[in-house]
Amino acid sequence: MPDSPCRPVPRVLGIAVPTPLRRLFDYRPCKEVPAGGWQPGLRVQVPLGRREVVGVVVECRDASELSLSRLRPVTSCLDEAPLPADWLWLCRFAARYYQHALGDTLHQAMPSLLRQGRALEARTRERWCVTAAGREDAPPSLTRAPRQAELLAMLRQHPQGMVSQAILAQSFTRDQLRALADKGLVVCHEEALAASPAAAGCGLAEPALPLNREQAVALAALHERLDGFHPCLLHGVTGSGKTEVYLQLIEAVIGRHRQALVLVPEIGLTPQTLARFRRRFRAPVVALHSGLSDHQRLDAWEAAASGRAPIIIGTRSAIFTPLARPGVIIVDEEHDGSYKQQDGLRYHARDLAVARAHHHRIPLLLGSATPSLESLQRALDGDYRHLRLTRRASRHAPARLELVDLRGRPRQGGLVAPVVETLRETLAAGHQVLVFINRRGFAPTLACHACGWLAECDHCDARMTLHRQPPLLACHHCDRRRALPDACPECGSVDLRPLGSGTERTEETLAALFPDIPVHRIDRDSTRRRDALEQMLAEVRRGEPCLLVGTQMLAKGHHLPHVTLVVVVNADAGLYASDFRALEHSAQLIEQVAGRAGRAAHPGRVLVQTLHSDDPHLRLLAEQGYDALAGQLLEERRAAHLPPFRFLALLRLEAPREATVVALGDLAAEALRQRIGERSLAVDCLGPVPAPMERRQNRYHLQLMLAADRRSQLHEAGAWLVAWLEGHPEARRVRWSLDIDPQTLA
DNA sequence: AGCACGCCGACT
DNA sequence: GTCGGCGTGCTC
Repeated sequence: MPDSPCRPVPRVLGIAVPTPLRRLFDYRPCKEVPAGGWQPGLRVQVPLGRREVVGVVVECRDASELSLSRLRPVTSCLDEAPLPADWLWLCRFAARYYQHALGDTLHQAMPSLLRQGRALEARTRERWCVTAAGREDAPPSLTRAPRQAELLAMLRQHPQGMVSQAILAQSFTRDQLRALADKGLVVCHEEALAASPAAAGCGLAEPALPLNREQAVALAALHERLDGFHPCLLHGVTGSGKTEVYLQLIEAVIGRHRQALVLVPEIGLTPQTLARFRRRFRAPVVALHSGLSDHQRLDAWEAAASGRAPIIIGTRSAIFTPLARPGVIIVDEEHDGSYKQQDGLRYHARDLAVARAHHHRIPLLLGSATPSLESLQRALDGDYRHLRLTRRASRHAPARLELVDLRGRPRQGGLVAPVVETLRETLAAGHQVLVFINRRGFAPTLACHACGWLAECDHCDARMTLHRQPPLLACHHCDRRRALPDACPECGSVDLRPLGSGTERTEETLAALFPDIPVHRIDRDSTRRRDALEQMLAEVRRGEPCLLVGTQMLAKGHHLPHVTLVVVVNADAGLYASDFRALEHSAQLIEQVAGRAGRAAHPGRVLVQTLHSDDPHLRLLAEQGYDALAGQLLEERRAAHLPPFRFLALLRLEAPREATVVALGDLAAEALRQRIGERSLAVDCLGPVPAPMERRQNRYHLQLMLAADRRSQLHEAGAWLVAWLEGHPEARRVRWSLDIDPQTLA
């Protein structure tokens, strides 16, 4: 791979272009040579077919498989300096590991403005100040422009001026600014963003919290190993103060003028989390989340790449942020499913974090109260240092789970009478209650009591969920919605009844049972509006008795100090599912919700309703906790030859017609098995079998599973399969993707 | 993925 | 007679 030694002007440039094709395209360099010579990482504009696209130079060579005369020249080079080498390395690693097209990988890993060919220069920003004329009061020209008058008034409060971003955040517009500038009342200066990270200062703004013995031991262990690749699992029960360990580790890292990259789950990057980081450090904290504009995203990227930003915190995709001076990578709640991208480049941010930390030779900290079995096994094997935090900050031991048998008992809104009674007592004592139910909507489906008809989606093999606000039937697997039928479409009976309970129904039942107590429902539907969740949580934190009803949105991360009772409405979802990870995920979720109970002054109780109160896994979780269950599950995985003791790749196939998918699936499996035989690979090929929900959005889904003890052999088989599919004409009518280390088999 | 070319149905 | 449906094929 002729990578670094680029002769002054190579004859051929191997360029990754944005297409799903898994190969480079060769071009000839253009006349103008970039300042630093041709190098990998330079963005170029190139002709591709009949259009012009932005590609990235990956190889500089003197020969091509095609004759040089057939190569088209690069149109222009877009960069003076190549994009960061660590970023390019990570993208190449990810493309290879996940068997994805490099062009596509690079494309999705760069900010959209870079994708569009915009320059990555030191960014500037606009600062608006009031002029001498603007300081005089009430210019008559503004009497009919109230917003401009307000804007002027606001700017008068800021003698040092305000940056555009802050002004626009107050819902003023650029037009209003421009109008004031035209009247000579305000003026705009371009200013360079601070060039040096040292300027920001790296001291603590808010003092560090005192550490307990375990935290201190963990932190000391981390401090000893700030140089070199040192992966570490910080395995600490909820409330044991993992975040404080992160913060003090980061302090040490930025004290050495290095950068910290912190990954958090999708719902973990709450304003509170961010505020806690920002309060602690005087250094700027750059947050990468879905709410950023293209400009802000590019700014953040540049700030990280230049080293201007010492602390970068973000969700899954933030793993692709370049770092000038990498010092540590922290993955909070490392077991969380949101780290796995479920389409396109199906990467796992935690796994890329491991690869990246290894490449940079820096420490890696994986934190969780409920570690994934993958990470736990590596800690047990000694590949990761295993640091434990067993003590909670509050003096109360973690609440034990109390199993409540659902069998033969009537339920209201999903809850049995003894649970309702405990709820009543808790509220009477002035505390808050959290009711966890992992189903949004009013009821999982609508049923006809006369003939047994169930409301099913026309496009999926799934029942439609009954909603009340607004009243309709919705399929949670596609976008389909239907009006509520007045009568059964099969038999005409009007005896249609909701079957089971979702968050809306439980909310309704609780509101009826406890008319004087506010009930807050927290799920995707109730928090669709921006800030709705934060407003609701702020209300809850005031501490008045209330009922919280919610899905896993409530289970993760939020600090709810006044909740002393947690109710899990139904623990059975993961117990007998076909997906081998269902039990692990279910246990993690229950343990996470249980962790919401009793974090402050009062001890907590956790009631877990189940139809299977004698299920051995559930009992183990209830009686001995997550770690004991995880140990047991690891033994079962080992016996069953499943991850983390074996490696998997899943080929997913889908097409509108079942016959098309099945035909290709059979062909691919046959071809692959033959290849496995020829190469004597120890790879099992299972299937093809229909996916768990065969029909989704009116498309048929099929899958082929590859399993191997050795990654290299799995990789070889996968690479061959992908190449076979790319070259096979039948495959063009089927959408397919290879999922390396699939997290779910659905 | 885009984007063309290409060959068959309902509209001005 | 054209606009347009998506099948097939290619992109250095």
